[in-house]
Amino acid sequence: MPTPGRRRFALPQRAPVNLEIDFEKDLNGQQLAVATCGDGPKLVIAGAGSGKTRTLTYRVAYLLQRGVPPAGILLVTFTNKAAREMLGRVGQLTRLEPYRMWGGTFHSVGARLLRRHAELLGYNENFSILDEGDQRDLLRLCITDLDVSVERRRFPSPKVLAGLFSLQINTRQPLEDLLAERYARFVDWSEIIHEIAERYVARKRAANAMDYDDLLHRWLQLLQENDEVRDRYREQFAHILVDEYQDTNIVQAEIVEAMAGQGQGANLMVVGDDSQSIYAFRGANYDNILRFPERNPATEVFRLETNYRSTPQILDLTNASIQHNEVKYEKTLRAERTDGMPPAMVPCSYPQQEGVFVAERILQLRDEGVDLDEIAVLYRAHAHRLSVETTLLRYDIPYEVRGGLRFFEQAHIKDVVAHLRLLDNPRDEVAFRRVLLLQPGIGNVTADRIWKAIGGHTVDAEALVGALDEKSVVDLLSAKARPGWGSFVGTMGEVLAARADPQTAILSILESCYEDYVVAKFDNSESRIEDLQQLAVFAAQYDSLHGLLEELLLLGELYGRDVDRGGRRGDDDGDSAVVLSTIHQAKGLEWHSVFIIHLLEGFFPSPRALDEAGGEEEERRIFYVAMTRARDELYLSYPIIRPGGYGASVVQRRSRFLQELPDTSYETWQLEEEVVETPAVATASGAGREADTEPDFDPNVDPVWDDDEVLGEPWAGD
DNA sequence: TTAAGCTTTCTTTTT
DNA sequence: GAAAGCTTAA
Repeated sequence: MPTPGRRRFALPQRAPVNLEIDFEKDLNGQQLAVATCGDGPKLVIAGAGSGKTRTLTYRVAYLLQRGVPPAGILLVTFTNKAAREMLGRVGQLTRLEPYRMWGGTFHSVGARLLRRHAELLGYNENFSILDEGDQRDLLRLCITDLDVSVERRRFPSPKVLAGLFSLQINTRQPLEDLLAERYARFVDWSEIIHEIAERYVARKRAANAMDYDDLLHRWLQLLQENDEVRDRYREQFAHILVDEYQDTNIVQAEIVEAMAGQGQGANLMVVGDDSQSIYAFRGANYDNILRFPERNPATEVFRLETNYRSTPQILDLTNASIQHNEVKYEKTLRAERTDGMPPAMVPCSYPQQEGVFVAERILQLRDEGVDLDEIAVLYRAHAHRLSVETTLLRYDIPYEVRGGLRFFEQAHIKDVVAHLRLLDNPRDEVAFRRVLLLQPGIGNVTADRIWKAIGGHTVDAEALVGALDEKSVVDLLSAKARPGWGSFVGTMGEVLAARADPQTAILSILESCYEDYVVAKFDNSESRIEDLQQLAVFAAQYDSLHGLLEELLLLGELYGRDVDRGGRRGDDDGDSAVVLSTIHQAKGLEWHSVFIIHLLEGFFPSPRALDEAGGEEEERRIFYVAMTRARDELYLSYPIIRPGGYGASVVQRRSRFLQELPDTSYETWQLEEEVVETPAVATASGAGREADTEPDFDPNVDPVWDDDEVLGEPWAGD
């Protein structure tokens, strides 16, 4: 009997024949022009709430309909969530599985590409990705290595160095310039800093690891140094679409330009709103969007100027605010919706009162039928949320905090994941040391000795675990360190055995040593162990360590949600909860009602940002982003007295961004404190509420202050 | 050499 | 008001 041979069966990528999409009906004139435009570079200036996502989705559908294969489209968005959402919507619209499309953040697309071609850059395809914590750990090693002289008191911390190196890459500024401009106090250290930078790069390479910045600039390097690779992707990606272009940096701009090629054939469509550019601090370059037409000569510019989101009242206010910025594309956002209520300006006397106002108003809104999911409280910096958070807790209003420590960045998660990482990439020095230091009796010195003896040589997990067993290592150890070493070797053996099943792998780490460690080290050990069990459950959907790691580091929108969830879970509200979020994290989202709190001079704009060129304008854009999240109701509040840093209270002026608004564009709400016998809401915690939580504050003092009267007035402690 | 305890330094925003 | 880093004791 002849042995069966091979048969090739081609799966052609057919263009969908008839999608039955009525572009003209579904889109307005401006949107339609974008969705159906021809080839060449395009810049789309899309105002807030102008249906940008919708337009992009239809653009992709249009391309597919025109016969562009899914694999020929690259869609780069700011978050993975946005990418998934858009691909999902394209799928619905076209009734096709757009899974062959490439979509994601710059970092995730970069990682995917770099893994394919890692060897061209001297890496292995299983390179580790270092987050900021890992980056700091590695930098610290480089610093100790150099044995920086005794007067190291003023030497920049790993965190500062990381920021410096990151800016160096993302803004293309030489170290000297950056040092002179922003870190003048470290100029004397310039030489050593250079050396640390070199060592850091070398050590990353030795560890087969890339940090977030590497994913961008090595990607660009790959395209620049390998014409074949570049041409291959130029050919593959006939259309490149970039969302949120206002937040890209120089490296990212060059990447898309290199991928797209130059001139007429370069089908590069970038979409963004210059007024929403809020990431300059990490190297985003406002010029990318302003100068796109210059860099790409044949550019056609489109505008989306009809706002479908907000009431005319909110829009007037936001337009009035952004009007104070000089550098921008001129555009006029027209309101589509009918009249609503004027935005509210709410002066509060002290932070707790601001919290009470927000909470009381939220309860009213809920009574009016607004779902808690439709309400958000936004703030400039994370710390500003506290007064509101405590009040919501007290009022028993369910809320969800967005941001803060990401799930993955919590120490206990990183500890466990470091085990997996080490097996995925045995050269990963950061992971190796991290895991070793968990063991009792093993500290920096011993870890160092072990790493020098056996670290970094093996490329493959079995070989690594094999090497651990060698007698020569045990001889290096003090008696004190031996039990810890034994435990480490045992754990790694178990994890190796279970590596095809990440869930089992994680559980075995917990059982064999980490659970004990958590109990001994953290006082909130229960909740941490719970987290880890959740991680194990989450890991069950992956069949390789590698897949899980990639998800955690690059795709993870995973935050410690359940952990951060405060208040009682709503009974009748289901899981509905008010969102507390920084403005940056609220980008791209919208709510029925939005509270922007802590609008104080000295906080918003952030004083640090004001030192930078263009800082005030960037801060105003942040304010603009915050206000434009609101569909129907917008509340701008601020406490006039805030607790000073170390005990004393200070009187503060309201933010300049509020002062500059025309007073016809908002309504001022004057808070009056009433003495109420029964709490407005009957809740479990309500009884104790009045008694122990109201601060010492003279109720006879008029809570509404006039700015000029109080400016500069000292306020002695509380 | 480790680990606890004490001091010091922050706090802008995050893929 | 916390986390990181340094000092000191075991």
